[in-house]
Amino acid sequence: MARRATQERRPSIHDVASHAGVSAATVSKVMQGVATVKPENVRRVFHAVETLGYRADPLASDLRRARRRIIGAVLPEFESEFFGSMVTELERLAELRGYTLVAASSRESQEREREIIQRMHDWRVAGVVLAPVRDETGPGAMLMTEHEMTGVLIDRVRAGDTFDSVAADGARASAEVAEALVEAGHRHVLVLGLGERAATIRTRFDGFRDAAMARAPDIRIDEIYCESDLEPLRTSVSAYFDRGERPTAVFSLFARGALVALSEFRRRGWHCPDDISLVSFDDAEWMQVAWPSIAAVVQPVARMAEEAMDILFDRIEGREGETVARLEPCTFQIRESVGPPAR
Amino acid sequence: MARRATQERRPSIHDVASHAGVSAATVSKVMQGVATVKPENVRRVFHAVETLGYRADPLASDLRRARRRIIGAVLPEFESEFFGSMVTELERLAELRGYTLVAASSRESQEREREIIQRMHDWRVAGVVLAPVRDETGPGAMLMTEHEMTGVLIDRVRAGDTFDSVAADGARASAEVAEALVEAGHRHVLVLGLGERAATIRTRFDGFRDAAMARAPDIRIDEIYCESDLEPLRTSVSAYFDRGERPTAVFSLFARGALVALSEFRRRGWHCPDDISLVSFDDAEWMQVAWPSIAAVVQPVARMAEEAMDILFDRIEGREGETVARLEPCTFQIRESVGPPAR
DNA sequence: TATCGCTGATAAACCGATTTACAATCCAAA
DNA sequence: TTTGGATTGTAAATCGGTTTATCAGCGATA
Repeated sequence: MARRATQERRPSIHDVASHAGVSAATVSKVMQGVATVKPENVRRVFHAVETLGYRADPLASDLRRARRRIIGAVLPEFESEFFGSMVTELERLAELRGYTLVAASSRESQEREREIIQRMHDWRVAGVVLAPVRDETGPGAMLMTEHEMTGVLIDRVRAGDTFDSVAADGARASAEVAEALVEAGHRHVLVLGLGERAATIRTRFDGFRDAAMARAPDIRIDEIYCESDLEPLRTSVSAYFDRGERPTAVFSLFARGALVALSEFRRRGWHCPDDISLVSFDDAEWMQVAWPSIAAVVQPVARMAEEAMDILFDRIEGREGETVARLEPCTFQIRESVGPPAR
Repeated sequence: MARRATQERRPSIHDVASHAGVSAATVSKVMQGVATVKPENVRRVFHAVETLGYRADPLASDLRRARRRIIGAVLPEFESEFFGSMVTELERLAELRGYTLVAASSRESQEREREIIQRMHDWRVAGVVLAPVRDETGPGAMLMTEHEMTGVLIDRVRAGDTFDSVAADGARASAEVAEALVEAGHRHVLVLGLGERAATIRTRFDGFRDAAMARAPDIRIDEIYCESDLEPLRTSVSAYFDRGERPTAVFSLFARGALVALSEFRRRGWHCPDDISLVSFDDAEWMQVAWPSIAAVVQPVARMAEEAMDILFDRIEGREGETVARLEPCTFQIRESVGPPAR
């Protein structure tokens, strides 16, 4: 019975107070380590906390402080290695500062992105890390501006002075890819993209095209895009090859596109890289052990997460200053899937 | 100035009340759709809500209700496809019921698992979905019992009457794998596992061994395990082959183990399946297009998430009843990586 | 006209914490 | 002995909502 009763309701700060024979205010002070409490009372409070198993309700305390120790993270998906490790890192960094990360997936939908930002606003989160579905002009970012929420945009952004942002230097890395392919002799490349209008995709493509054209003005670059769902891309790529197009290399602007390319190669019995070369933007664990191993641009996920959180907490803690737009360097990992074009 | 002032503090229910010329209690009733409010006042409240852009603070309201509309999800990691889609599904299902999912990663650490459950308890979440690092005897589950938290265990659990649980039928699926390998003529199999004592790993292994021994009592089964980090596994597997062991097939009890196996095959120039066969428990997107494509056990992620949430909300809404232990069937997807043993 | 019942609105208490303003106590200096 | 200042503790207000108890107003009935 006694046991049951204690479980019915969790002990509150008042229960601790009466158990220790002091006021709730004193308990609050002890919990926060304020020095102006007699050692004797500190002892009694701790003892009461111990026996009752008291733990403060963080939401109740945040309510009074008018400041939630919560960081919201909004990402397009959780299924990929990139965003998976991103959320792991963000969580770690938030906890390091005594905050809790609440992550939500926009599932590549701008409408959902908007709803989630709205929810984060309702929750009065201290700050938001947003990886937009498309870019900094999307509904999520707009809503953040409207509500004057403090937040940092990551990944799918163009540098600008509207938002603090952190992104991988996709242009530079894609230029490296272009240089490598041109160097190897390729003059006809098929580029695959996810979300034709996504900022990352545009940046990567532009970086690739500009560098390629600069080195080989006669190069031919074809483009095929899909929106979130992979099947249409597979169909388009298949149709493309079916009508006799024979690029000597494929550059996928996103990791899963490389899967589509690989499977289309296989369906046709083409060997990579002898018949056709393949490069992927964004590395994945399987690419190292695939046969052949797939050349890929590796993004500095942990570094991006760190930068984003550093900037975010600068703003949360009131440090003003110029809008910052970080661009983190990637590394191009050349692997077996790249060779000279077939003759 | 006016604009600034409105941004300084968000409108509260009292602001709406005074703007509409009614009391806060009335506003609260209108927001909750209670019928005992004069149409005229309903109109005025809605108008005030509109002009002020009022949105209720869900945490403040949860505080008074003594019931948080929050579901906690604790998973060992976010980086894999399995847990990535699991969290996506859980989030969707929680939102469907008007709850918010707060996901946290235990990063394969039992200590962290404990801390996170403690935090969920501090938050007074309505329910928890826990995928334990090891199994239902770990610190997370223990703490849940201690605090009498309502929750469902998923994935890494043995059936029992302590917790409601949902898991894939790993024993049955692994038995199928065993039958297929024995059928193909294999009599020496290397099994790779992650977390030697994890419930899933044990279940899968036992299912495999029992079925294999039943069909081919002379079969030889070797085991190599690692804990969370993949490198030690790679080292052990490499050493195993180096000392001349030549199993004709490898069965990895987890997806990433198949990567390790594949890369070791490649280092040695072994061709799969001509020189050695490979099967993975847990499918991944890349396995379909790998060369050769990798046979794998596909887990019903969406179904598991649904079952878990159904059970969880039954408990949250007070429906008592027998402890349930769901076992969801998997499908064994045979692909090119399985063939007869080399002679 | 007095009473009853019903509708609709509100003041006040409450959830679990923090913070402010003030009071009580004690010691040292005048 | 009184006064002043430093310590230490607490009652009460507060955060943004919900819920309860009460009350005013009004038409119908006796």
